[in-house]
Formats: sequence, C-alpha cells, structure tokens
Amino acid sequence: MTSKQNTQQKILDAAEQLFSETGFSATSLRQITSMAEVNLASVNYHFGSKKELIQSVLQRYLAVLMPRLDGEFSRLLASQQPNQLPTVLAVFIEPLLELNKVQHNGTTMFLQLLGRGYTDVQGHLRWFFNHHYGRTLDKFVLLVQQSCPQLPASEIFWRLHFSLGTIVFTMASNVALKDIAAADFNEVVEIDGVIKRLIPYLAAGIAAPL
Amino acid sequence: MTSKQNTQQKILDAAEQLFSETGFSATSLRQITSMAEVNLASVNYHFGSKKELIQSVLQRYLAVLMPRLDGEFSRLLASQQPNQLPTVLAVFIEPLLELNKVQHNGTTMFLQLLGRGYTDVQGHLRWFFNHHYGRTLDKFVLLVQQSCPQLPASEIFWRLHFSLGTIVFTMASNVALKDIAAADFNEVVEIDGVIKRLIPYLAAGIAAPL
DNA sequence: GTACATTTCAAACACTCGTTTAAATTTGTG
DNA sequence: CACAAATTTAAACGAGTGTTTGAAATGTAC
Repeated sequence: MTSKQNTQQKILDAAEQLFSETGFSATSLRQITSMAEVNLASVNYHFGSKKELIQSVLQRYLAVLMPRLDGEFSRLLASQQPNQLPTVLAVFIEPLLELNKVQHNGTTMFLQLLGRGYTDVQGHLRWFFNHHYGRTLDKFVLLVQQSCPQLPASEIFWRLHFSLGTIVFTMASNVALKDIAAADFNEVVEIDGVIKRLIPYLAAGIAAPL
Repeated sequence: MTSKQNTQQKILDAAEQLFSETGFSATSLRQITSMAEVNLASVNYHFGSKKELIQSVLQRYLAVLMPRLDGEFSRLLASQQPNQLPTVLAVFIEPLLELNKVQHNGTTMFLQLLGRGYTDVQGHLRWFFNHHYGRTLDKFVLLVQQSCPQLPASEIFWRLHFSLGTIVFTMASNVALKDIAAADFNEVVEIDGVIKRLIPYLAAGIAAPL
C-alpha cells in the first residue's frame, strides 16, 4: 500500500514538472517514468492513460484551489456594495499564491500547466474544467461586472478574455520570459513578482475608458 | 520551373493552415503533403527540413510585415515630441491588418502562427526572429518608452509581453470568441472590430500607474 | 534528338510514441 | 506458512514520426 501511494505520487510529481516545462504532448511517458524511477507500464496501470494522467496532475491543484476561490467569491458577493476591481483581482490571485504553501513551486507549475492546457490540448481539458468549475467562474464574472457598472456586459466579456490571454500566455512562457528579463535587465524575478506586476496592468486594462 | 514554384507554394499554403490550426510539432509532414497533394519527400527536397519549413512559413508573412513596420516606426521616431501611446499601438496594429489584403485570413493566421512560435518551439524560432528583425522591434520599444517616460524600461518589457499575450491569445481563439459574442450579446464582430477594442485596453494596461 | 539538370515518386530507414501482455515479484490476509 | 490479490517488470506491439535513397519522370539547352 505504501509503495502504491509512492509510485502514484512519484509519477504525478515528475509529470507535473515535465509537463510544465515542455508541455503535455511534447513530454513522453518514458521521460516521466524515467525521472520518477518507476516502470513505464505503471502509468497505464495506475492512471489508465496519458490523458487521464494529465487530468490527475491538474486535479491535484484544482481540488485545492477552486473551493477556496469559490468561497472568496461568495464572500465578496455577499457584501452590499460593489467591490473595487483591484480587490476582485487580488482575491482571485491570492489563492493562487497559496498553492505554494501546499506544494513546492505550486503556483508556477499550476499556472504553467493551465497555460499549456489552453495552448497544447484544448479539447478534453477545457471540457473537464468547464464541467467541474464553470459555476465558480460565473461568480467571478459577476463580481467584475459589479466593479465596473459603467461598462456594458459585452465589453467586459471581451476585456476578460483579453486578460485571460495575458495570464495564460505569460504563464506558459514563464521560464523563457524570466530568462530574457534576467539577461536584459539583470532582474531576478519570481512568480510572485510577475503576478504583482500583472494586477495593476490587468486592472487598468479592464477598467479602461471606452 | 513553374511546377517547382507550384509545389513550394502548395506546401507553404497547406503548412501555414495546419500549423496555425494544430501547432508546429503536432502537425506532421504527411498531413501537409497530403493536403498540398505533393509527395512526402518534396518538403525535404525544397526546404531541407521541417524546421526550415516552419521558418519559411513565418518568413512569408514577416517579409511583408516587418519592412512596413520598420518604416512606420522610423517615421514616428523622426517627430520631435514623444507620440501618444494609442498612436504608437495603432501604427503597430495597422500593418497587421494590411496582411489581409495580401493573403486570405492573413492577420488571423499570422498571429496564430506567432503564438505557436512562442508556446510550441521556443528555440530556433526566437533566434530566427531576433536575428532578422530585432532592430525593428527595438524601435517599437523605444517609441513606447518615449510615450511612457515615467515607466522604467524593465516594467515596459513586462507590460509589452503581457500585451503580446493578449494579442496572440485573442487572435488564436478569434473564431470561438466571435461565436460566443454573437450568441451571448447578439453582436456581429469582425476582426477589425476586435482590434479596435484591443487598442484602448492595451493602452490603459501599458500606461497603468505603478 | 540527345545530353544534362531538376523535380517527382514509392519505398524503406531508423527512431519514438502510447499501450498491452504475461510472467515475476511484492504485499496483505486467513 | 500458504494462498490470493496487488503491483512491478521486461518485452513486444502497432502505429506514427522526420529523413534518406535511388530510380523514374519531367523540363531545359544545345
């Protein structure tokens, strides 16, 4: 029993690291099992298929993150007056940073994985996410609409998708961007720094005058 | 001679469509040559390798786009006083729209390809782009710096990459977004309309207070 | 029309991929 | 200890990948 847990965990750990570095489809099961020091066939034995392994890797983060997010959103929605947009964004982003206390490099890896999910394999992952966590996302959209009453809903729709593009793209190319920043500006940037830079940028864009 | 031109062109056309739809590495040479109705080996004969084919596909757009951009940037730089940020962005985006007059779906495909270049194969494409068009890009960064003298160069670096994410992601999911907007808001949006919406959003984000 | 260069073509190469199989091993239980 | 269930293991499978090869076909120039 301990060895089963051990094998599954070792596979998940290696997979999440390689997936976030190289992407889902570019990472082979042989790379994963080699890094995890387990047998190749154990992925199919424990998870069924590579597809299900990908979902399991994401699920480990989402199971921690989404209930927290849902709670925070409900809390903000309960307040009588509309919330400030930077507050809404911060409440969205803080549980992301909390992931670091659960797992080493949690936020970085999860957001890179999320970005990979959009750019790599769109199909089954998007369905998986919407099916399980669509309700929570609706709450967030409602919060933003309350913060920007001057904007029509359609404009908010577009601007939230613009923002999603920024987040996904930034996290998917996270490592490359950090390297360039280090080379060009002698900057050492951690994920927290990137996210802190992201909030004022997104808030200004979403609330921009028409 | 005509058949050689024909084969190369047919390969480039099929490759650019499949690359933008599926990504570089997920698209096989057999898919490309099958769609182009040419022999498998002709890719290696005419382009050398898949890697060089990818670069040729991008080069066909860049050869049209970058000289135009370079000219516009030089023109703006020649003016004595700094330019307004929305002006700089508009000058950057308008040549992108010009691509549509050169090739069918030019802008959409090119930006999707650009996005793939960042998320798929980082290595040789980034080198290729910087090596050939780094000077032009520097002019654009300089223009933005002149428009936002209060921002440090490193902050502008990050915000420009945030903006690139928005552009790439929006264009990559262009079709899906237009469908959702039409269904949810009874909006009929063309690519020009999306880009017009982008400019105030990006300008506000880039110029956001620190 | 012959000679030469260019281009096309089918076939094979060497390799990697995710998955399956069946035997060997470890583990839990009566 | 013995039996059965769970797990690990090495090997192979079939399919797909980019690339190479050498002969056939086509085009060009004398």
